[in-house]
Amino acid sequence: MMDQAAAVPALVSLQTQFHAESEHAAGRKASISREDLLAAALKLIGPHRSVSTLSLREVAREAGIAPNSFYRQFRDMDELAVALIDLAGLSLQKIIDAARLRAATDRSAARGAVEAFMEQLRADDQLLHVLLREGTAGSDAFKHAVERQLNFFEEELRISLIQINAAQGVVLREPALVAKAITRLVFGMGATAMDLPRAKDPELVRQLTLMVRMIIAGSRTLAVENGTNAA
Amino acid sequence: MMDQAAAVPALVSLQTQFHAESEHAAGRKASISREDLLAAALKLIGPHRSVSTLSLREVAREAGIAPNSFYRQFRDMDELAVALIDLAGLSLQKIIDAARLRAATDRSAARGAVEAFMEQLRADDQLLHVLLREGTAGSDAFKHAVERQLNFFEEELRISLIQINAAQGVVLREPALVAKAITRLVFGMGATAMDLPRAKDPELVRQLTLMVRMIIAGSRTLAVENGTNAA
DNA sequence: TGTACATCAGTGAACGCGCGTTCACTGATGTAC
DNA sequence: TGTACATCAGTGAACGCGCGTTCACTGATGTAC
Repeated sequence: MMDQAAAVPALVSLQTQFHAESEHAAGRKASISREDLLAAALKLIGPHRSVSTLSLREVAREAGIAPNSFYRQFRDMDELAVALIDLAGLSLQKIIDAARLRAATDRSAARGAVEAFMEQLRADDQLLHVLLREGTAGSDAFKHAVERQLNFFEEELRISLIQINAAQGVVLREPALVAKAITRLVFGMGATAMDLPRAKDPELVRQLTLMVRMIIAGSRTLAVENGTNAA
Repeated sequence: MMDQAAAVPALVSLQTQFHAESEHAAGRKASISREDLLAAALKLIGPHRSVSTLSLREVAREAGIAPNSFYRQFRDMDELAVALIDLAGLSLQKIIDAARLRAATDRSAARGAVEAFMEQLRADDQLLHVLLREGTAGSDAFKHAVERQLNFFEEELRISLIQINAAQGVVLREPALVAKAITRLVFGMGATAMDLPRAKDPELVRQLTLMVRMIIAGSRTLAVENGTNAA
């Protein structure tokens, strides 16, 4: 948990906030918490609703509070959206942890990672949906929050890629690029996969695993020509 | 133009609509056209605005017509959004045409295709933005329209991949999967690239080209083990 | 060619609604003595 | 322990606004004769 915190400043600040809040609550009981509002927003997000289409009043209604009580927790919906994205980072951390655990035992690290991803995608919390459902629209703060999470995932993936390849005696060229390609591909595929029936999950895992393997295998093949012949 | 029309039913129907309309207009002059409204909507789309956040009144205002005149052209904003997506298919067709043209002469088909993509991304018409800016939210009709365009692009890419590989004496395994991986990756990267300064375009082209090459190279390497060892 | 008529694209006014935000408030909770 | 007080999380009412949608209309255009 410590290296997780170290790796993701956003999560740290979020968790710190939560911690400070519960300490505060210990002395003063707050019947409305930020988490209540975040949970209410999550409940409202579905196949046809993204965070940016939620209204402040809708979220307040879902949370069972007066509209203006919302302001005790967040400046506006945009701030809630950013908090939600940061929270979704926890889901990414779970994927990473699960993938690393499986990489140690499974035959295929790629398949284990893809399965871990799909499991989070199908998790009850819907947290991953928040990251995938939105487009590239919204406030700068929101876009930066999304970008921060993607970069965090990429970085963790890059580290794992280097470790796995080193263990196999291979030096990976441009691991950052490989990590970025895999991340964007998996998230892009995941965005459309959200709306598919779960019956198709196995086929999706097969496809994604193969795609990820292609990228990794390709990065090894191209390693030599890369350095000099990129242009 | 004929095979383009044959490949994209959506575009055909759109073009047919336009054709029928201009014939009608020849006898009756319509001072407001669907194109005017589509153009107005495109003007309003920017870094912080996606189609789904536009209001009917905003579009009407931008087009210089009364709000209710909107209904003469579209049932609602959702129908306009679908028309806009179909229109964006023209941008995809341009990418495909340009990429095929370059593939015949350039050293690297991958690089040529990526450059063609970036040029459309930076084109004045902003058409490609419509496809990339949206998330996976919106009405079913809208999501299906987006999916239709992505599938069209994948299919064209698949055909080109087979041709290019055949010319090099290689048989590509799972070309549909390769096409899908490249499509989702490029569109995912493009979605974040939209907001980057153009100065970074060359670096982005380099990265994307390399990523695409990795996928293709990887697909050749993995071709043997695929068939039997997928699970 | 000229005139009377039908069509229908585009309009202006109006509606009810949900929105974000504000204000002064209330009443439960914790603190000081 | 008991009481008076300060704090402040949560409230109810109200605001002005932009929205989608409706209605009856108008006036330019094309057609019939």
